[in-house]
Amino acid sequence: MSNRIEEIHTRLFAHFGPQHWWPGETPFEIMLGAVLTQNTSWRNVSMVIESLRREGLLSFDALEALPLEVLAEKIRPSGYYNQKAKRIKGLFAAIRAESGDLEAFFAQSTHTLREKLLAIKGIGPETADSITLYGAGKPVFVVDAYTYRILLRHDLIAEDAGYEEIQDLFLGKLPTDAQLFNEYHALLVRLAKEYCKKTNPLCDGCPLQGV
DNA sequence: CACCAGGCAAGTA
DNA sequence: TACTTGCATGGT
Repeated sequence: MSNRIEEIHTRLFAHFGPQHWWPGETPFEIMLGAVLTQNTSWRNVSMVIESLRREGLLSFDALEALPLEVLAEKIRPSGYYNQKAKRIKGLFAAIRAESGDLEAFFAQSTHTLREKLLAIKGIGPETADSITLYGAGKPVFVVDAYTYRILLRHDLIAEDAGYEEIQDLFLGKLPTDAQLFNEYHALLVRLAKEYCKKTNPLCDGCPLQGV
């Protein structure tokens, strides 16, 4: 195998198979979920998404029309609800001002889209990249707490490694392919949830033993 | 009861 | 620049 980054993907794919990931049915839903899941379990986010769907509020136009205080109450189970309500409003406003609608906003180049997202208050690197990859379908690699933990355990990064540094590790050693980045990140999440838990540093049964 | 979960920005020195 | 703190819910 030519490098450990590819080796890890090969092993994970052989062990877990394709993940067909990001739990979300539309680009808008994925974008919303990306903000709601900041430092929050997907279980909590899912409660919010499903309740919004039941109420017919799961669309750009519907959520945009809600007053800030009402939006905050609607997303309450996802935690940090006052902060996230403001972030969602800011995101919507930036998209309207920049492109008018979500489809046009997502039609920008990968780099431009990422930069436009990062300029929005409340959208940091992970959220921007999640939206860019899973929402817009463009090839960026998403780095999250799981990615960091797994790479650290396998001594592929330093403890103080920054976001871009970790991202460049993947971008530099893999072909630029949105489908590949999508699956790879999903596989890392799967691995972390099943084997590489914060409280289980020994990683018993981990399919990456010896990599 | 303590700790965790697919972050981010603002405040402090 | 480098570190610390606030934000908040639901599950285990």
